[in-house]
Amino acid sequence: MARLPRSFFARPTLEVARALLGQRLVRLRSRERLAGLIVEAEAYIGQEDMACHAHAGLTARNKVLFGPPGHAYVYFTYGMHWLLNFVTEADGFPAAVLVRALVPVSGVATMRRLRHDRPDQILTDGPAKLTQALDIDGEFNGSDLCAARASLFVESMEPLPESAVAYGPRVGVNYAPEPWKSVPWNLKVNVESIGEIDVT
DNA sequence: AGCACGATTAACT
DNA sequence: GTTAATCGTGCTC
Repeated sequence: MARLPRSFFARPTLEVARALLGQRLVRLRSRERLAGLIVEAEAYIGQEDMACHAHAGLTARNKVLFGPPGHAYVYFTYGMHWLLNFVTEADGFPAAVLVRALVPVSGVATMRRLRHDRPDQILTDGPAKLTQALDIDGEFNGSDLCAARASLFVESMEPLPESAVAYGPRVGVNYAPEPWKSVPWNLKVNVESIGEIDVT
C-alpha cells in the first residue's frame, strides 16, 4: 500500500484533515507493525487561529509547526500526555492536523499492553490514548512522515464518502476567543459508517 | 524567578 | 458531573 506523499500534506489544512479520515496511520516498532484507521482529526490553522500553538509566534516548542509539511509535530501537555499532529500547508506557514482517534487494525495485542490492558474499546479513542497505544512520544517531534525509512507514516486507503463525515467544534479549546472556539474544524467519521470501513 | 494553565485521561461522587 | 495527576511552556513581575 502506498504511503501518502508530501504533496498530500502541502494543501489547505481543512482539505488535509478531510482526506486523512479513513487513512491508515502506521507505526513500525521493533519490527512490529502497529496501525489504525484515522477516524477523528482536527485542524489548527495559522497564527490568526487563537487555539493554534502558532498564535504567539515562533518558539522553541512550536518550531516544527512553521516547518515543511509532511512532518510530525508531537508535543507534551498536561504534564503527562503526548499529542500527534501532521504539519500541513507550505513551509513557513504554521498549521497542522491533530490526530484525535483511531480504529486499531494491526498490532492490537501490543497496543493493549501499552495501554495497561484497558478495554479494547478505549485503546485509541483519544489523542493521548492513541500516542500511548502506538508508543509515540517527543522522539517523533519533527520526524518526516514521507521519508523512505520513516517508522511513522500514513498509508493511502479509499477516500470516505462525504456522507460519512461529521463536522463539529474543536475539543478542549474553550479558552480561545470566538470565532476560534466554535469553528467546525473537528472532523469525525460517523459511528454508523465505521462498520463499512474496509480494514484490509 | 515565580506562576497559572493546558489541543487529556482516569477515577470518583 | 467533578476533580486529581503532573510538568513544560510562556507570560508577568
